Amino acid sequence: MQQGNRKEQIIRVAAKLFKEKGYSAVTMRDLASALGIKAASLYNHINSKQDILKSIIISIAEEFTEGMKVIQTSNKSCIDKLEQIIELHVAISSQNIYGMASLNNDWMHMEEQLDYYLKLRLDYEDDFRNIIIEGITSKEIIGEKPDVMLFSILSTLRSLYLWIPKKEDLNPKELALNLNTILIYGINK
Amino acid sequence: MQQGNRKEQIIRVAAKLFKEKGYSAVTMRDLASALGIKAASLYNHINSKQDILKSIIISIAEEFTEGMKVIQTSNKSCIDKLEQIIELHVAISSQNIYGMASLNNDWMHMEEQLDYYLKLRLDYEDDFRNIIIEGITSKEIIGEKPDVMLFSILSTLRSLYLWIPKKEDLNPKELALNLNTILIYGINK
DNA sequence: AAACCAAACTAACAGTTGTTAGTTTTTATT
DNA sequence: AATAAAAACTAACAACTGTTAGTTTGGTTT
Repeated sequence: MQQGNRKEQIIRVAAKLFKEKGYSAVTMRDLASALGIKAASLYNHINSKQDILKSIIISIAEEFTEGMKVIQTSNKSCIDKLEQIIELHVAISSQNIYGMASLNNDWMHMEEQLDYYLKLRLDYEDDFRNIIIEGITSKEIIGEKPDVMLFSILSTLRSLYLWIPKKEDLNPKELALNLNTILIYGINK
Repeated sequence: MQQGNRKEQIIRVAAKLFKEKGYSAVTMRDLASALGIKAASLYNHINSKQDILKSIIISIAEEFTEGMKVIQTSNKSCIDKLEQIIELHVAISSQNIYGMASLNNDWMHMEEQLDYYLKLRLDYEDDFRNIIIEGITSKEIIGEKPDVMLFSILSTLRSLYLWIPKKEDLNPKELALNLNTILIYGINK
């Protein structure tokens, strides 16, 4: 056990498998054999397959929620807040590549905690949208389509987990800076 | 049968279910009951579950490939080519909301045709990247990170299927125009 | 009326699923 | 060395999986 207890290790390996095949296609026997044990042994550490998924998704979703609250209450310009949001996504995605896949693709397989997750996500999007609207109102930002802006920026940020692994020598700070330039200032000369 | 034959109807309904739960979580009994028949009856029309997935994904992937070839060989500026790519994604995504979900999330469950799909996708990304690089070279586009630009724009375009359904009164032409403004020119004042 | 055929059905298969119960082995503590 | 606790094991379960075989239904053509 390199770090953390066995339960955390199981969740980490599960997240990796979930990213490769999706939650439904990963069996408890797959997970066990990736850990070098039998499926039944998993249940000494975890309650259920669903519980693993819940742990992965909820912990990341709450990280985003907490990050957004800090950004929201900071007295910065809207452009600066957007930059902070980009940094938040880069930071969380870099440190949780596998978990981000479940967050994006497997959330619908949670059962008890589904409503809670959906509320966190909706609130996050609302906070994000309000920052954009505020920026338009104060004329920091141009354009009259906050929803399209939100969709565009958030789509890019939510896909980070797919691209970060391909760039091995990646400096998160630098990536955040590059993304900030492209997302805020565009690519036109 | 409202339109098309039964096989096409089965594939259409399957795509819808795949979008909601993912390929692996949809059983042939789920699909059958969505069509008001028994699972065994499906096999009068289709060969296998995997074959349904293949039909959904390959047809859309080939649409993108063909669209890219047309754009590539047109004698337009790079900025205009990018605009055409955006229009291509909006058009295909609007007309195939459910299939786009499988294309994005379930491609790894294809078996025989997986390599073919991966080649189409890689070629598409290469063509896209070359258009961006060409634009940088000819100084139509600013910025020295074509990969980050490609990632950012393509992430947005690949997520369209998630957002289009939320906007009922959506004019594809208008959406393409808005996206073009935001993706090319950014949001900064 | 007879024959035909597409498309539904029932029944079943062999394999896989998440999970439990009970047992043995390993590790840590006294 | 003895004991307690943690973590592995085997065996099995009931339900579900994609799919096949063989049969029945209902509409269309001869």
